[in-house]
Amino acid sequence: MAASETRQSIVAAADDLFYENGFDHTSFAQVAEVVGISRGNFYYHFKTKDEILDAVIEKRLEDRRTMMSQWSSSQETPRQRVALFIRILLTNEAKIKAYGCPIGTLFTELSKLDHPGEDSARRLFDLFRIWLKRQFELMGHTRDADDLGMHILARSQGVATLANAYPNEPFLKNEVQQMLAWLEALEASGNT
Amino acid sequence: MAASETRQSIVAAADDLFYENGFDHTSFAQVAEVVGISRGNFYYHFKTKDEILDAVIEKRLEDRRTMMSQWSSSQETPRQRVALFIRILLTNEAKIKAYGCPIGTLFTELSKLDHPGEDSARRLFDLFRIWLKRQFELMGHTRDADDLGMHILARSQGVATLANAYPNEPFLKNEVQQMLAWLEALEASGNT
DNA sequence: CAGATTTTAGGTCACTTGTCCTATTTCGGG
DNA sequence: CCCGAAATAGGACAAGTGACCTAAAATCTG
Repeated sequence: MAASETRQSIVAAADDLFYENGFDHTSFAQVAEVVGISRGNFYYHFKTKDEILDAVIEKRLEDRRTMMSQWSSSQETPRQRVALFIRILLTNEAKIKAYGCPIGTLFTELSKLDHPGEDSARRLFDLFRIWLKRQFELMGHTRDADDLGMHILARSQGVATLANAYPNEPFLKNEVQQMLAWLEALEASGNT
Repeated sequence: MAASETRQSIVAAADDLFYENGFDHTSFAQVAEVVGISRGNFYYHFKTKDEILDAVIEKRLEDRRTMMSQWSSSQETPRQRVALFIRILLTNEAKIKAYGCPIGTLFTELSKLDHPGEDSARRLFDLFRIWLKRQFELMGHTRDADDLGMHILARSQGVATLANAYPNEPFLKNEVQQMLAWLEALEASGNT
């Protein structure tokens, strides 16, 4: 198989395993087994574990970038786009209840490990933060656009964490509704 | 030294290390070194790593219980007590910015590790959840007391996560103010 | 088809981990 | 003071880890 394809398979498998079991707790052997290659071959594609982490973060950045592009083309108003962001919680409900937020949990882990990849992981937050800020600016909230973005980002994080702790409750759906209501009320009070 | 004192020292050191570096990433050797005892002695007090985890969670539960008792005796109204809960974020601002929420990050990690201690860790959430529910009931929000408790719990979690990601910003203080304002507005709309 | 390059497999290495054992030291009660 | 129990120290062990190496296989190129 071409090297790039194998590489993609590895990154995809590592992405899942890092999400489901954590970065530190995922071993070379596990990833190799999922991909169906030997540990030796693994080293041909990635020399260190940190290299895989970088590749996984890069993939996650790219995936989110394309997702946001689709949002931009499918939805007319910035409010509708922010609503799409909020609704990720519903779109990925099952996985979030099982493993939490892929961005938040990764950052939290790397932060605790004092891992150099912490900065790259923060860029995942930045991606949404800046995008959200832009949407709120377009909604007329130029002054506090960043605060609003951070606010909704934080709410999403908290909902993901507690939905992970209490998966068998309507909590997630309730909170999404509240966030959408908050967004609508915000629209009405726009033009700052 | 008496066994119980050494045991306490071990649990206290493990509590800190689990918080700062994570449970999985903290080794017997590290804890022993902090406490100043040998690895062999360690095994005399705790036979497995899971036993230490249980003891740490038990200690955290106990610490929070006493904290909430003090809140109950120092503050008259339930609203003031909930305000104290919200203000933990400010009280522990430095540690939260450095390591996140000790309860949330522990649960998240154990969840990812598929560790049996996940259930015990959830009881830490339960402790606050039930206490908050009671306060909202006392405020007259009998019908949606649990939802309100979960809401403020989730907000706190989200704020802690993002404060950890962006420690050099006024974000945490801003959000605490917003949560307190939310609480005050809620009081006005009470008597459900 | 033949040779060179890419890709893969499997084994080795040093290190760390949790667990466990045994010998020694410390300490409290008779 | 002395002895038995409590507490400690230090090492041993198997298992798993990331990292690394070399030889074989697969693939591509001329």
